[in-house]
Amino acid sequence: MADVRSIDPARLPKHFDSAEAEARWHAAWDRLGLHRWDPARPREETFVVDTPPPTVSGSLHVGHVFSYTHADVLARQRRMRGGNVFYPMGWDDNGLPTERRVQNHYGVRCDPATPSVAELRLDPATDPKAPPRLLSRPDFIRACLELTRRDEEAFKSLWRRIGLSIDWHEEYSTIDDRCRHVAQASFRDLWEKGHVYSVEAPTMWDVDFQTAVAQAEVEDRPTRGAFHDVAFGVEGGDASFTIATTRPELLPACVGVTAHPDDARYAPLFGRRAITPVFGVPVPIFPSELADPEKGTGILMVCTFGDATDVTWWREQRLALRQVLGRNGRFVPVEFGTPGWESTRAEAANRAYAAIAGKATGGARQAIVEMLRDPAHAATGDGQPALRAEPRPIEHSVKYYEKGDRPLEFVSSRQWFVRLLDKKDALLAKGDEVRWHPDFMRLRYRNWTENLNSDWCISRQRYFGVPFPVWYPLDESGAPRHDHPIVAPAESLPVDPTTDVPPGFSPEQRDRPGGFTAETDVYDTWFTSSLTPQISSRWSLEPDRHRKLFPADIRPQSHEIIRTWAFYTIAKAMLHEDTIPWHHVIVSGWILDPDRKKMSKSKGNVVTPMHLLDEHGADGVRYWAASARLGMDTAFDDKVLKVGKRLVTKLFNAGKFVLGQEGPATPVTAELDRAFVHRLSLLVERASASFDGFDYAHALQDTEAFFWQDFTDSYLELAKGRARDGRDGSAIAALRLGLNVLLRLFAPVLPYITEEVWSWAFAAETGHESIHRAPWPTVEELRAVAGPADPACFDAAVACLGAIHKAKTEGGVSIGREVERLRLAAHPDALARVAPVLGDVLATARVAAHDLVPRADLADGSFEVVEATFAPPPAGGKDG
RNA sequence: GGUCGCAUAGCUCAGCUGGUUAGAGCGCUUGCCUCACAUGCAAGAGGUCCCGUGUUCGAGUCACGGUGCGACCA
Repeated sequence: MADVRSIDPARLPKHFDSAEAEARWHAAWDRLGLHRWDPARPREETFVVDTPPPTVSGSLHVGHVFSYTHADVLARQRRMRGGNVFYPMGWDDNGLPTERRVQNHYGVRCDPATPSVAELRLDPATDPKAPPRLLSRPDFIRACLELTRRDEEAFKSLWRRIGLSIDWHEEYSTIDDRCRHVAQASFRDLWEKGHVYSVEAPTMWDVDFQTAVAQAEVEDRPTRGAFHDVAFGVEGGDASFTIATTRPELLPACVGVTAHPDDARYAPLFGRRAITPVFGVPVPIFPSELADPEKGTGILMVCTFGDATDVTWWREQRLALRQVLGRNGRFVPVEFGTPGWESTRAEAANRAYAAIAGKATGGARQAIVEMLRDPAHAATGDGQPALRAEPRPIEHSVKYYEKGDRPLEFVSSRQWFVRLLDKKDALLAKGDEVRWHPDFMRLRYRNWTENLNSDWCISRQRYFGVPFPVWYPLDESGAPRHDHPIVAPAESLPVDPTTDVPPGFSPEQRDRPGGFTAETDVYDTWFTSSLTPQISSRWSLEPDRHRKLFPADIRPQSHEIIRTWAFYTIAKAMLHEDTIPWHHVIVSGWILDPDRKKMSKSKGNVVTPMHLLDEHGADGVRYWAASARLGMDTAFDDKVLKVGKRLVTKLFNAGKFVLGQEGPATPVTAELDRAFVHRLSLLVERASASFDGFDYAHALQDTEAFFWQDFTDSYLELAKGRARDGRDGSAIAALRLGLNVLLRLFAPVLPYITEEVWSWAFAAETGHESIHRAPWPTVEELRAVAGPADPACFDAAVACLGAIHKAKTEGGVSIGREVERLRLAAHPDALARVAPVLGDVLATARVAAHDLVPRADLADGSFEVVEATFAPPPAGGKDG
């Protein structure tokens, strides 16, 4: 019988060089086209990953490695199960983060009025304080494209280094033409179905970025403020009352006063008009359930616009609109005494307002408070100043744009919206059709959807983004007809309305009365990235392909973007095709620093991944990532990385030993070998079940424990002698089978070391050139080995060997020392159980002579060395 | 304020549908170069399973109420 293939361990390096192996296997995998999706295979065999497109302008950190590895482990396992894995990668490059990075990197600002430069050359900014260089819109966009391309390369090289099995033929960026096409087709579809509308309305506005933002991008931040008690007069009498406000600077924008209808203190005032101090403006006093009698003085002023409730009151009570804050967050010039700005003391009001015009909110607040301290500005006529007490500091929640530094303002402007508020129930139902892992994450989605309070604002007054495919006709006076937008025809997409011309018009008619004008806003980034499954499937472009790839199977992401990415993607799939975008959402936790604080650039506690890869190898880093269960936030711990690296080394060495044994290729017949294979099949069963539930972490944990304890520490030691000295075919075959199966179980997590060891012999032996295309182990394939007479003989052998080891350790001799005589005691049942494998145990322990003592008083399963005589240490030994 | 998650050895975590002396790895102590591996092997120390009440023959596990930490939503 021919010997099995083997390797010469002496020709292998002493240590596994991970960096060298990583580069080598990359090249091999590319050559084999290992990660290519096969469009010819049917949908049932396809496993579609809807990969998160990272924001490339952000910094690389271990959080990326963490969650992307989770998805990759699942993709690799599916590929081994025969799945035709579709695993694309996109880059989310458009939007504010990129603009901000370009602005800072080059020291530039976009100014649409600036002319373009013929040959633009930009160098990184050296002086952060220098005034920014102004760039035309096309030049600025070009700078954004250029820088994002470089950022994408940095991400891509990290992705490759950590071994993400992405099909790089399916790469996209959310600004490219195909994404523009899909995003604009999405808009068209929503337009035709009546799901989008544009309206001039108060919208949450960031005064620094000068753009509208959507509810999903808003966060509450605890902010220090102060209640200011301000006395108002009442028209036609000397009554007065005191409101409490945190925003006294909005006094000139006051349009009403309200208190709770049941509040007896203020009931007599309802229906009358209040007179504001300083500006002398008469405003209606009305009851409202929304006023909280417990808060402040229980009565408050309504302004244009202090917060979201002001907007509600403005709408419901049809109050006046007094927009004092401009888009840049500064007070715009207004004139009291003109229509809409009635005042009982217009002249004084205008003098007062002159002091705050042009100021930002902070400066204006100080100025107003000073005026309120002056009795001359009071509206009460009692000689007291309007400010009735010193401001009382409080801490309250204030809405900020998540990327912004100053509180959001409500500014009235024209914006496009996607109508969602009327579809909450349907959105909730769709969320329940999706399987969430872990399941409790569905509550995040529910919570968010139930609390949705505004339609989705999708227009941004920015530059680097996907444009709306929209123009407006201009009437004879040159005013745009916003109620009659021209939406680009489907066949013309993608379009840039600032350079393309709508059907029926000529280029000369741009911005001319009777002609047309472009919509210059761009989409909210999420409007495009909510289409990642459709971008990959090429919805609106290739219907056959779309059918094969949509809905996707899994959507990996982290939990803080459930309200944005997951929510919007579910909304889009529902609005376009009344379906869910994917069957499963796989939610990764966060990486926290060792003090359990979230890693963030501003805290300076971010761990960058490259040096980790150099130090522990990609497999070591992947091991760390795959050790964390889905949804669980994990403190960064380089101890786990070290454990991963050690596992890699152990696999290398175990592979070296097993494949270094030469012998005949015979079936597995020995009882111990069969018991081992049986045990292995239980592991395969468990690990496969874990993977079925996307629980890679438990699969890894079980496999690792088995590999280390059952395989290398126990079985390999017990079978070593027969394999090495006896060229025993059964032992060699079982060892090779064990290694073969364990390598495959580890392959999704540790792609490099498993491929390396696989290549030594199994690649040629099985015909699967790469382990990553080898079949995932099954219980069926292990049934080829006959089951053991008694599976429990394995545990008995381990316990028995353990007892002898213990005696050696306690005797202070090495494990390898020969035992001349051994008396071993155990329960008669245990002795019977160990009998068929006792030869292996005694050989491993190097026992020359022994006798057995049945003792019914010992617990079944435990072995005890009654007496042992150790041979003298071999000559030349260190302890001799 | 509402919702959710977490709380087990010094550290990081596993303990499934409740069942005998609660596990792993790291760290620590001791011993051992045994011809795959000292990035190793063996032995060992180390735990009021956050607190309280309840259900049960039996609770780390289930229920309720707290406490602490974190997140999400207001």
